[in-house]
Amino acid sequence: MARRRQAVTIKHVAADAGVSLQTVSRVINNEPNVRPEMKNRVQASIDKLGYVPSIAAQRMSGSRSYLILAINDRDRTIADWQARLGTDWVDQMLLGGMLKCAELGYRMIFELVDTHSDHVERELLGAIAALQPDGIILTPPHSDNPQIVSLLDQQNIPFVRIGSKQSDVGIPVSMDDEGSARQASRYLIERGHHRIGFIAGPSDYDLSGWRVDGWRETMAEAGFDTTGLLAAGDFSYASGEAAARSLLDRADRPSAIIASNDQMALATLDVARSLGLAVPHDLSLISFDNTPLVHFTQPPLTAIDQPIAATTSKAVELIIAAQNDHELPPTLTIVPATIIERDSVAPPAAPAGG
Amino acid sequence: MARRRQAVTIKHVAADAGVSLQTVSRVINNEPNVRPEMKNRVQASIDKLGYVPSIAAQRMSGSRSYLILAINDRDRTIADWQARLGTDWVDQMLLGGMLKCAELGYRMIFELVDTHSDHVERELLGAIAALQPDGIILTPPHSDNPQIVSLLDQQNIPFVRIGSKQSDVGIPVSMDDEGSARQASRYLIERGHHRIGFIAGPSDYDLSGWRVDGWRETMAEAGFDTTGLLAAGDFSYASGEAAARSLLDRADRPSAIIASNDQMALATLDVARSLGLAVPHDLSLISFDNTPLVHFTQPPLTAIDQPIAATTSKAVELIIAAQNDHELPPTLTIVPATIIERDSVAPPAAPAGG
DNA sequence: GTGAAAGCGCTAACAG
DNA sequence: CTGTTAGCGCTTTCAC
Repeated sequence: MARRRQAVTIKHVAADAGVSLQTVSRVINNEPNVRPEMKNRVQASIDKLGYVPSIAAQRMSGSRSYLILAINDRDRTIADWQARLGTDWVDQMLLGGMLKCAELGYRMIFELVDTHSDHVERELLGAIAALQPDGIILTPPHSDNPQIVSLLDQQNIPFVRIGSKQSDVGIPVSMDDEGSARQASRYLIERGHHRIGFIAGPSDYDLSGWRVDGWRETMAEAGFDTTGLLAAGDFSYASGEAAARSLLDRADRPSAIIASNDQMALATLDVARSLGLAVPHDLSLISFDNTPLVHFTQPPLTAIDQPIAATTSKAVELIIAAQNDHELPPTLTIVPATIIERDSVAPPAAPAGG
Repeated sequence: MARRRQAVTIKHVAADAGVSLQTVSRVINNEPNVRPEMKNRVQASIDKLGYVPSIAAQRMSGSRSYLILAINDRDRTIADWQARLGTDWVDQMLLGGMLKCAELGYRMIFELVDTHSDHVERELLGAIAALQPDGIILTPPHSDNPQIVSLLDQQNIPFVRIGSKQSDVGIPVSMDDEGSARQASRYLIERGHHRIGFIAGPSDYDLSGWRVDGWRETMAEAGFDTTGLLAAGDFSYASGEAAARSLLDRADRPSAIIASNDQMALATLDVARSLGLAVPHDLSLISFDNTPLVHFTQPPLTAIDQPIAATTSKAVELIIAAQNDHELPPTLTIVPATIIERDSVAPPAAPAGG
């Protein structure tokens, strides 16, 4: 394979425009101190020759790499991909992240990093050394991994912590988990429910707790008791099954359940069916995430849509801003979530408080 | 933001090991002509310092970039991401491609390119100039786009054409569409069907034709007529609906249907239901792709599993081999597909030839 | 405002 | 077998 060199380099452009390399560089980087006339001349040559700067060379000379690294947990991501159950977290990240990157002249690179490994540090530093990204996007559970977070802080590289509220280091961006849980709870209360069960996610995700908080507070504000209405899962179908059973297999079962993700909602649906409970007539159900499966269940699920694409898009913006402003934004950014109405919610069969 | 430089460079390693840069470079690249003793000493320093070569610098010096670019059609990919219907083509590509890349010391970068745009050339050359990838993976319909293919050929950069059988330029890798269709047809014939309908994909995908061929030939070999049993869709639900209706809305309707993708199979399922036909009792159904939705339909669909991950993995291997051997493999690589049995196939209700 | 020089981290080509 | 030299394409000084 013949050695491939850059087809058209900054030199060619400079020669074509009859200016120095430096001037071309200034035009590329939109720097001041270039006369408009000169700028136009250079730009014309760039267009004519189809010149695109080499990221490698740009990075080499100590400037930016125009690369943003998005990192997911290796094991969970691969497990999701292999299960082929439609979890589209990665796709939504790419949707939001790649498009925003493209818009701003950057590129997004997606990588997997093992959280539990002894060599997180090795893996992460390796990726950074190899790629030299201008910024990094962390997702749960990495976002709150102290080892990862402090490592990145030392590297002095802008990074966003999606699903984190801690603003000690890095840029926290959260999807309003608490607000979403409140929204779901209120939605059910407005329709007459007062015994609303909640299936929580695993405690190693901070957002699990926030969602529980939102539900618990909303219930308290409405004056409803939550005793015996909380069950914990780990986001898996099996755990959702167990949780749903513990909630539904009793006399004073809830008339509605909020599940912290779609898999557990699906499990709840199946448990309800096995118990002879019709959804939504006998049991209303709201799920979190709004992954593809909500379209295919019977009935389709009313769900809180996790704005993953919007959040990743925002993360990219924040990183690039941080890079330019030489300073991190001060406060936590919260991306609002919405509830998507489908057919799994109805008023309770035996209205309460009667 | 302070200028970030490579924390530990080849210089540090060389100094630490007390050798020249070149020797370190040789060790990194696993080149011959290094005494084992020396190699160990250098490797020890590399490990001790946690050195990872900068791909930017590696690329700069005219060698490899250790980057492989996977390219998908922009419009269709974004549409799939936004629809959130569980199409996991991209995920499967990443699964197969990223893992194989990691294994071989490469990195995969995923990009979107617009097929229909007047500036395909611009976009593609831009990505190549910016990233300087060592190889490119094309997917349908790009794989057979003459403009793209000849462009890449001129660039003298190894590229795989997934879903293509043309071996004029580039490396063709196909998923055995014809064989899969044969397999599905035989599967149904063995269970007693002889009126087997086929819903084809759009003609701008070559694989649409291959699938039809596999079905038609298998039917012919078995001595069954295919007149009136072929309908064409475009992979969309709506087109599948129309195709299914044209097939089922007649007296001599087929007892089984093979749909060229899952969305059209789903549509067929719905049309059957609306016509009062039970699947699989009154109508057997086999779909192509095996995307997540096949788990969630009622009944779950028996499907041809498109080995996207395995194919992408193979594509990575072929590109790296082409790079090392300075030569392209001579023949078309075919990755076999398998049929996943679920609950949408049964013997025909009124056995044939009775 | 613009240009010339130096160097980023690495490898190719050549010496020894 | 190992070391030295000269760039890769670009940006950063620093002159003018």
